[in-house]
Amino acid sequence: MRASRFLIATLKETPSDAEVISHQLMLRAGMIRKLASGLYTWMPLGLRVLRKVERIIREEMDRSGAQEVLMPVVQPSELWEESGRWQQYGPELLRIHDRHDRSFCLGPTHEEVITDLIRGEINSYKQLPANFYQIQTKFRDEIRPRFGVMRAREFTMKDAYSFHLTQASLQETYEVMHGTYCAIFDRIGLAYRPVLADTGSIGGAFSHEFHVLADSGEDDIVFSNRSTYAANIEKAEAVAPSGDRPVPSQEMTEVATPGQESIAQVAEYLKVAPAQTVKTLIVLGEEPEEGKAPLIALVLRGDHELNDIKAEKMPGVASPLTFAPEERIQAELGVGTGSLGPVKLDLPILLDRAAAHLADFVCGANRDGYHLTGVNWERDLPVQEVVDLRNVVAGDPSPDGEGQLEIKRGIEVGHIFQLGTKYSEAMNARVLDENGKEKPMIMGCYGIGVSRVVAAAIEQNHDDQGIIWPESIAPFQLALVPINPHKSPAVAEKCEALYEALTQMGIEVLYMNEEKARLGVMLANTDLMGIPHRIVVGDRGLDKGTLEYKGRRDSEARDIPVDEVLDFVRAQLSVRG
RNA sequence: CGGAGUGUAGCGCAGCCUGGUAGCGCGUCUGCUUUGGGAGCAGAAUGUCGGGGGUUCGAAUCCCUCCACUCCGACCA
Repeated sequence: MRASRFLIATLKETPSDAEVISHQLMLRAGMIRKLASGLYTWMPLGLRVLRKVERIIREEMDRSGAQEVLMPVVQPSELWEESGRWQQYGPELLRIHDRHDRSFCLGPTHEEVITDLIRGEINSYKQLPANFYQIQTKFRDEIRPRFGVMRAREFTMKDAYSFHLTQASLQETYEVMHGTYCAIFDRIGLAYRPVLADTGSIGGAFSHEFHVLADSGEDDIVFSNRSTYAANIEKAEAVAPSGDRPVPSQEMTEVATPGQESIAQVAEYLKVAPAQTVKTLIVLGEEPEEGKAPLIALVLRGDHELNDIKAEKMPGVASPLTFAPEERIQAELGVGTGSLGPVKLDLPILLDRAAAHLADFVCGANRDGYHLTGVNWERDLPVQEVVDLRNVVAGDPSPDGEGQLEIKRGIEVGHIFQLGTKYSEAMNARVLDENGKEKPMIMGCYGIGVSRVVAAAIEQNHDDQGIIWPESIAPFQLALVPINPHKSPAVAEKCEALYEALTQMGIEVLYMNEEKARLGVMLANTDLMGIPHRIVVGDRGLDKGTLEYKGRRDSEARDIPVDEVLDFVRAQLSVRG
């Protein structure tokens, strides 16, 4: 590609509304432009990268035996009413009406459409298993789009849906998909981890997320330093402390703690470690038929953090998890949130495992401005139910018993689910089995955020000069930079010849052939755009019979004899590609 | 939706408090000089100051209202 015919839309300054590095660099390199909140145009440079990611995904999906389809973005409401999600899905589902006032939505995902399709096309167990995928635009009306294409409203996703007669068959395809995803992210060249995940609103039994490791990630992922255990923090089990609870050694005493409300304040005031205190959170229970939701107390160690997902899955606890309003606590319990405690608290109490293991702990006295010290379970108050409520922290034992947990930030780029029969039952997608009996198909679903992968790759691969593309998804493999070709016929001729030769070799070259372009500008641009290989051709070198080569990650350029350059480039590309 | 903020040239920003000729840097265009890592000089073009309403002799500036965007929180395959 000649730069003179290619839109190079680089920016020197960082647009002010870009927070994360990938968003900044995608704007600065001229890959994307914003149309409106959460809506982006892919410019020529960006689209080349997106297409490369798509190609790798497509090749690996095809290799796995999946078949490609393409379903509509606009979907009729009837299907969503059939699955029950027209009501379930919140405002994230963008609902629209056509000229006849019929209801449609922009597809945030395609379970309904594929299930509708397959129930009409597949009737026999002999046609199973089958796996269908598409690479499509999705629309989710995110509450808060941010980070550019990382969390956009409109984005490109690869989604696949598999259909099975038996759970064993689903398990088999699930494992194939797990392997396919690993192959995809390996080929792209990202540092990633498959982790155990919560299944979220899509439902289903079993699920893994694929995370690209990056400090800017929005998820905490947890893994063992000694085994292969890895999980989203939402899912990671906090195991009970080992050994017996220490025996009580103090008397329960009420102490005044004027103005001390937070755990940090109370711990500091009483000179105890936050880990020796207990915090009491009041949440709403599931509502009875009519009337007010009951209150439920959650008790955790002071230094621990509540895991919302775990809490809302507890029987009796309202989902989504909702904290009780301050006024209700004040009115019904007669105390503010700063002095709440489990002693003589007339509510059902769910007690976290770690908090249950404490002896001689500090908690609120249920009297404003007072706390209790030297409190002990069983002796001073009954233990009702001990459960896992907290987020794990670094250093916790791994749930598989091997090693300790570490926590890193991750960007979720893929998610695989075992859906079971949720959609096939709701939508009546059945096949006849060997005995002529109708059975609902068992389903799996498998997503990759294609556009998010592009951003994640940048988060993981950049430096002060700009993007550093992995070879596999670089928009161009090599930049060819002439110095003053308008003054030096030798330079101009050599570059033209090289451009022809390299292109003949099947190498994607960006030839910076713009007249009178300054060297510094061209180099800054090719660095910013992240092109992995660069050749600079100038008079000085040609006089010595050399060209200058530099890999994007190299600190120094090196001189290559002119007549060896094609072999040299071939070798560089095959070594690194 | 709650909290906080921003909207002035393609991009980054100043001007607003204290009303009176619309500004700076980068980019763009022209010419000359330069050219081995984001050039220099000279000149030029570019604005419904987010929209609407109001106050005023006069509004980018003050008031009301609507809109868009950003950040923090809740949400999320």
